[in-house]
Amino acid sequence: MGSPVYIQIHNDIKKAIEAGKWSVGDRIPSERELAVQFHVSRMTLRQAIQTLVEEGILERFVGSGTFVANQKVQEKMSGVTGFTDVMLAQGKQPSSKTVSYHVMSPSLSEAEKLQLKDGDQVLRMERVRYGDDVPISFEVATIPIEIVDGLSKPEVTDSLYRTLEAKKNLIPGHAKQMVSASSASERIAEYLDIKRGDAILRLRQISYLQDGRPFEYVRTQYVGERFEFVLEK
Amino acid sequence: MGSPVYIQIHNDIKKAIEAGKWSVGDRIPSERELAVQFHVSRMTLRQAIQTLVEEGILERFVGSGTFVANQKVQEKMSGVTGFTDVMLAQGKQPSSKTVSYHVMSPSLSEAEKLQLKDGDQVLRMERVRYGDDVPISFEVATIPIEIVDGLSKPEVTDSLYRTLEAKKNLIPGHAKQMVSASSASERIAEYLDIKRGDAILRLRQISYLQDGRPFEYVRTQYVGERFEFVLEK
DNA sequence: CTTGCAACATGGTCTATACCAGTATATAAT
DNA sequence: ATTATATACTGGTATAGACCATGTTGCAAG
Repeated sequence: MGSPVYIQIHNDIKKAIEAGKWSVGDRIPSERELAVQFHVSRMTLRQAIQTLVEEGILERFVGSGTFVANQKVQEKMSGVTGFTDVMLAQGKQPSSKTVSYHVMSPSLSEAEKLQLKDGDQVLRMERVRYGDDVPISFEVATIPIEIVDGLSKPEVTDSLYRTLEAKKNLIPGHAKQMVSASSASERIAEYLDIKRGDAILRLRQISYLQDGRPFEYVRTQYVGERFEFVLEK
Repeated sequence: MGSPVYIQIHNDIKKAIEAGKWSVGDRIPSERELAVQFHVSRMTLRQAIQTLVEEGILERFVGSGTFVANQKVQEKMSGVTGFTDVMLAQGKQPSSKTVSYHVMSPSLSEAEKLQLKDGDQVLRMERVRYGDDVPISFEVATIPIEIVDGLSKPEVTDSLYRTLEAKKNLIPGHAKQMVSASSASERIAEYLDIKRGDAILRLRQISYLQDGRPFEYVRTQYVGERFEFVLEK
């Protein structure tokens, strides 16, 4: 009802893709064409596309066009980050849903954290993690594209650390974590089945290889009421 | 050189903040004003602001303005250090107010965490901690009475760790920490100068001596917006 | 056939303007 | 002094155009 036009267009395009109007890899009409179809200005339509790009549903390439990106859901998750172990130790069944999974240009923040050069691409994936089917956390993981080059999607989502060591001889060294607390945004609240403003435990982690190169930047938002972080030092 | 104008403005504003032109909490000029100052359109300037918001450097509020976001106090949890050292390392003036300080019988939870025998007494103190006179945390510390036996109140409240080592040759070994997030209660909100329901980072820590005996149980509630843990592992 | 190049299409950036929905503040009424 | 109310200001959204660098494509020259 009161939502902005570009959100409505966002939803329209999303539904059209889900309905099979365009398949993975297809090029959708140009921004100028779509702007005419939806009776909006090109800038407004770009905002709609932008949100879909951020969700990983679309990919944009200058000069070529906008394409439907690889998406869809996954099962199970890696145990290396500790999530699975933590859940199992508490007698809970861990699971996860991959919300998005695609290659894109990094944000300024990501480029800085991962020490990327201009033009470097990254793989960004968003996941919701569950314990006994109750949403526990929402995480955004960003990995330089050359790290996961040649790996399949299951290899990346299910057991990244094991695969990196086995296939590329890349061994994780240290990690830097930043923990803070904040409130849930509307979008995150929906994913985690909580109310907007509810307490969120935020964890940002930069993982480095043994040679000191950063290879993963993960931002996790845990439901405050359902999660506790235990450290021994 | 080749970077877009809004990236250049992004960097200009970032540097200005780092140079102290605006401090945390300050309102920066409105988008319309800045657009004039930088000789760009408001839409272009908005893109620059947008990137800074995504980095967490700025916050926007409709009707109010754009503000320099709270750069959180970072606690490096590499060693068992006290609040004072952490604040000094961040260049902030630490201070604290002791709300209560009593010898009493422990709660069940405290007795369990501190492995107390029946009838053992504890010293329990509640403190509000400040950095540059801004409330950072509210903490409840519980210590077995025999640990602090013979120590003066300032020795306990001001520099417990140093005093224990100097006077009793008790050296902290490891610690177990549990981190979670919740919302501020009415009472805590008042102490910390925030609103009820605001995000709280909860830390429960059990500190052990080198011989394995627990000697301190601390429950701390940090203001989510003003505090961040940093872990290196 | 291949090569080189020009024309075109595409997303990226930018302008100048407009209106809206919240917020803050000064002002008027009580 | 307190409470409404009007007004100015803020960021959020939207428009209609423009130019750019890059990618694609078709056509001409070899």
